[in-house]
This record gives sequence, C-alpha cells and structure tokens, in this order.
Amino acid sequence: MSATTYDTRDRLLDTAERLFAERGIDATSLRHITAEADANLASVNYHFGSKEELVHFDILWPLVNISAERLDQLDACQARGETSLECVLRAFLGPALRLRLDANHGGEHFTCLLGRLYSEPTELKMVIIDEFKEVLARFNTALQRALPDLAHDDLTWRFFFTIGSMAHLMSAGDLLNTLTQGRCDPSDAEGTLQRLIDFSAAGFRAISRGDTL
Amino acid sequence: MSATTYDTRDRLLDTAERLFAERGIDATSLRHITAEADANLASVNYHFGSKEELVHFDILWPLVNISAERLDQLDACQARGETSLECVLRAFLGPALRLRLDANHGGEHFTCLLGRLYSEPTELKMVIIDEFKEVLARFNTALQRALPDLAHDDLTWRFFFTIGSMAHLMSAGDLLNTLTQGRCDPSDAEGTLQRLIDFSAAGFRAISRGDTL
DNA sequence: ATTTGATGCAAACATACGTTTGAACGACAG
DNA sequence: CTGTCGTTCAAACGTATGTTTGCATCAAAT
Repeated sequence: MSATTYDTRDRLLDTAERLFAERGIDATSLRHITAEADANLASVNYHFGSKEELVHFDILWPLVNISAERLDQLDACQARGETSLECVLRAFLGPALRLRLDANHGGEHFTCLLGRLYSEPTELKMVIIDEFKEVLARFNTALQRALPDLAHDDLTWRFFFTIGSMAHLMSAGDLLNTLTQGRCDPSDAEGTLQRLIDFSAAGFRAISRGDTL
Repeated sequence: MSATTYDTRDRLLDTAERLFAERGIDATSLRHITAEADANLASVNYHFGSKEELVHFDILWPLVNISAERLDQLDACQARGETSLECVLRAFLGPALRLRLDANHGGEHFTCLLGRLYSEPTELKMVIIDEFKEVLARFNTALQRALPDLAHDDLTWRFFFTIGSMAHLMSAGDLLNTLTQGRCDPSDAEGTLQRLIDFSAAGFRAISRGDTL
C-alpha cells in the first residue's frame, strides 16, 4: 500500500460516504463518486471490487465502532456501580449522536447515512441487525435492571420508541435545524443528547395505560 | 373511464405502492411493477405520464388524507373543550398509525412507504414538507396550550422526538414484530397508539435538564 | 538497466432503465 | 357497417448504470 494508493482509496471512501448520505445509495453512481473524488471510473472496482463492497466499507466499519463504544460505555457505567436509567441511555445514545461531530470519520454525512439505514431496503440491513443483536441484548438487560418494575414488553416498546427518536434525529436532524431557523440545532451533540435522554427517560418511567385499559 | 381502464390503473397503483415500500422507490423499476401487475410496460406512462407522477399519486394522495384527518381530530378535541396533551397527541399520531390497518387504501405497505419518506432523498420531500407545515403549526400551538409552562424550544424538540418514534414505528414496525417473535405487534394499532401516547406524553412532561446544566 | 508489481487511465461491454412509437384491439355511437 | 375513442401491446429508442479490459505509468527491487 503506497502513499498514493491510500490517498485515492480514502478519497473514494469519503466522497462516497458524503454522496450516499446526500442523495441515497442507489441514486449515487460510481461516475458521480469518481468524478467528485478526482479518480478514474475504474478505481472503485480496483480498490473495493464492486460498488456494493464500497458501501459495506462505508457503513459497516463505523457501525462496528459505534457498537463497541456503546458496550464500552455500558461497561464503564456498571464498573462504577452506576446503573441508573440515564446512564444506560447515555451509553446507548451518546456514541451515535456524537458521530455527527466526529470529523475524523465522516461526521455528519455518516450520521445521515446511518439514520437512513433503518429504512433502507437492502439485505445489508440483515448484516447490520446481526451486528446489532448483541448490543441490543446487553442494553435490554441493563434497562431492565434500571427499571425492575417495568413489564418486559413495555420496556421493549419504549426502547424501540427511543431508537426511533434517535434515528429520526440522525436522518432528519438537519430538517429540524432548518424548520426552526437554527433555534434547535442537533449539531450541538451534548445538548441534544441531554434533551433526548430527558425525554426518553421520562417516557420509560411513564405509568403504562396500554395494559390496564 | 371504462371498467378495464380502472382495473389496470388501480392494479398499477397498488402493486407500485407495495413494491415501493418493499424495495424502495429508486430500486423499483417500471418493469417490475408492470410485470407484477400483469400490465404492459407502457401502461404506467399512459395512465400517469411518468414514473414520477405515479409516485406522487401513490404518496401524496394518502398523505393529504392523513393531514386532513389529523386536523379534523384536533378540531374535534377543541370543540369538545378537551385540550389535554393526550388528546392532541392522539389526534396527531392516530391517523398515521391506523393507516396500517386501512386495507382500503394501501394499508401496511403505504405505512412503510410513508415511514421511509422521512429519510428519502427526493425533492418530493419538499412538496411533502409544505403540505405538512400547516398541520405542524396547528399542532404546535395546540401542544403549547396543553403545556403552557414548557419552553417553546423544548416543545419543538420533544415533538420532533415523538415524530421520530412514530416514523420508526411505521418504517420498521415489522422488524420489532420479528425481533420480539410477535410479542410486540404494531399491527394492533390502538394498543400501539396508546403505548406511544403514554411514552411521549411522559416525555413531553419531563422536567428538562438540558437548559439548567 | 531491467524486471516487477501496484496503480491509474481511456475505452468498451453488457445490461437495465424510463420513455416513445405505431399498430392492434374492443366497445360503443352514428 | 363504419368510424371513433380509450386502451393494450410489442418493439424500439436513447441514456445511464456497474463492470471489465488492455495498456500506460512509475517507484522500488533485482
């Protein structure tokens, strides 16, 4: 891997990520990518084998990072003996929301791309779900421990609602910023995180009328 | 409009809606649609003019219906003198979630399609946002009336979170059903609605730490 | 100086797409 | 019967896509 190789490869990876996020994966052609990356059309197939593998590189890698970070933070919570709902939620939501500011790898573009994944049709979704299952299981038990009196199904529903808020924030956060003319700015990751934690923690602690009615 | 005409047109409309929801709009070709609808390739262009107009017919029409229903239910709330948070939330969330069961026009397929729209890249999104703005404004003031002590920005954030939960439910609800092996079933619209109302109402009423920290 | 191996490049390839065309069909009115 | 109108159909059109090919390039090793 010489220096020049590295450059083109990374340029492809980055501009592809940006274009995928801006226009969607299907709507982004290799010709768009290579043109904007000042690379030859064939370079994607040379470096990655195919467009599909490019997508995998662009998505799977940061996703694995998020999962690892989430588990790390959950471990840190539990090592500190801290098992509060807020701490668990922060461990889950933080790594995802902070991605928007991580200029090192993609940042806001990947944020949008990731948010979109929750509703993309590809079979890549299945790979992602598998990757996600361990995280889901660990956080499920952690949440259950933080809320021992909450029915298991209620917990599942509310975790799902929380994930929805998070995903929407990642995929459509810019829209919120636009519609409110900047009053609500999701690029302030820590503020947004605190707001989402406040909201969903209260939601988790709600008394449920769904069962008793 | 003879009988045969109507049939093909509606067959196109319905199978297109289903395929759009299953695979995404870009990934669904006119050849897929017309093959599954037992229609000729040219029939889409004959009946709708273009693929883009087909999409508009499939999406915009039910969307306008939802907006109208939301406003109707909000009017009904206010006519009854009922201005509680739960009532407003029900007026907003109900028409969307109930769509899953509406076999008359699309049902679950459109639900998924609509949920996906929140993260689709097309310019159609802008048309939809415009269509959505009046609804948004009316519900914003209704929510503010139900929660007079909540800061305006907090309200905006939390409304956004609620919409996220709803959208995720519509686009990925089947995933929840699968992952929980049927324990959590979003096709029970009223139960799901009550759960989402419980969750987000509590979220709306949370004391916000985002500002005070 | 020559060979080697990795990378870049222009050109072509096969395929799929949305759209258009022009003829055929069928019902119904004059 | 004849002509008309709405509809269906097979075929083609032009364009865009992902991929492959064969050669040029260039630095490092022999």
